[in-house]
Amino acid sequence: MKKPAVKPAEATVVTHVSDVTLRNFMGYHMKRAFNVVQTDLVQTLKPFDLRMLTYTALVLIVDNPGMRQSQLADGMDIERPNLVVIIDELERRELIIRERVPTDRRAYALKATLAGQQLYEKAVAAVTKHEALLLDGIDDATRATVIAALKQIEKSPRKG
Amino acid sequence: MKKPAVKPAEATVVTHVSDVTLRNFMGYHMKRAFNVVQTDLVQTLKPFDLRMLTYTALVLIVDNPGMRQSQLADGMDIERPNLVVIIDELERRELIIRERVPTDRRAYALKATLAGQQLYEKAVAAVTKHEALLLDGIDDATRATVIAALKQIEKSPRKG
DNA sequence: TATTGTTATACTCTATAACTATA
DNA sequence: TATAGTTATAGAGTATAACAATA
Repeated sequence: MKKPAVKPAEATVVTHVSDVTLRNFMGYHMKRAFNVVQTDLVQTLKPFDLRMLTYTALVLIVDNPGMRQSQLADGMDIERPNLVVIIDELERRELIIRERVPTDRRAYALKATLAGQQLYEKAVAAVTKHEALLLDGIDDATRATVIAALKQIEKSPRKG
Repeated sequence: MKKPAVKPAEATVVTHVSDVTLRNFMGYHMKRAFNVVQTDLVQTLKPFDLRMLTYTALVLIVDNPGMRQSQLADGMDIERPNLVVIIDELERRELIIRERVPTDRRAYALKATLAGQQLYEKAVAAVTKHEALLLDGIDDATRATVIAALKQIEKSPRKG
């Protein structure tokens, strides 16, 4: 990809920003698109006082009652230390409980409280609705293709 | 999406983590996939002492000699204040220069140095190669579909 | 020895308000 | 007044090392 030498010292005026080199760079588009989704999600979850991470944790715990923190960290694709404050927050708000596992006293079984399950219902409905708006204009087949591709990238050998 | 009540107090053992509620949640998959791409990119760019942000800035400056910082921030989809340290770093390493614009002495025209252009060539080649590995197994049509979808999400009304 | 959860810590990215110098 | 770039700052996400309790 040859670049012409920088023009002589007259005033160069850029009227339109070219992203030709980045145009096929998946990481670039993923970052930009994710920023949009993330910003929208923050707004959507604000009424429930949840962030993407606390929302994801709550959903996984409701769907998997009794799961361990290490399993949850794995499922959320974050490091164990970073999960602790998330669980702390959900527990403090009495949305989940940490229950000692009798058969392995190192571990906690995570379970949602009734309040946690109720918040889950409302938050999931809101997120589903908002995401539908965000993806409006992208047909179902395309969405499925995109999700399948993203899942494949997730599972890339470099990952783990 | 009804959930059965939490099971009685016997030890619940989770052997497989269900993400059924998150399965069609685009944000979830975008985050996970982006994390993989981002981690890979960090490694790819390490030999050049670049991060995703410094790489993106360098590429856009080489492609758009003379562009302003505000244009670059726009193109990178970040806030102007956050761009300053990025430009500082690239300038300190003599990969780009800030050139005062005679016709508007508030603004800088950003230009890559020869060293900047040379680093650009090498880094772009490395990123292209690495991304090809990461996307191996995803055919060209699917890639185009994914990028088109991501670009559409980028342009979502909530964004700009 | 290895694993679960934890603490402490550091780095990066993101977002906002307020300043300066120019226009 | 408004704009380009800047400073300061705060919040959030991510990553690693090291520890106590338990297996």
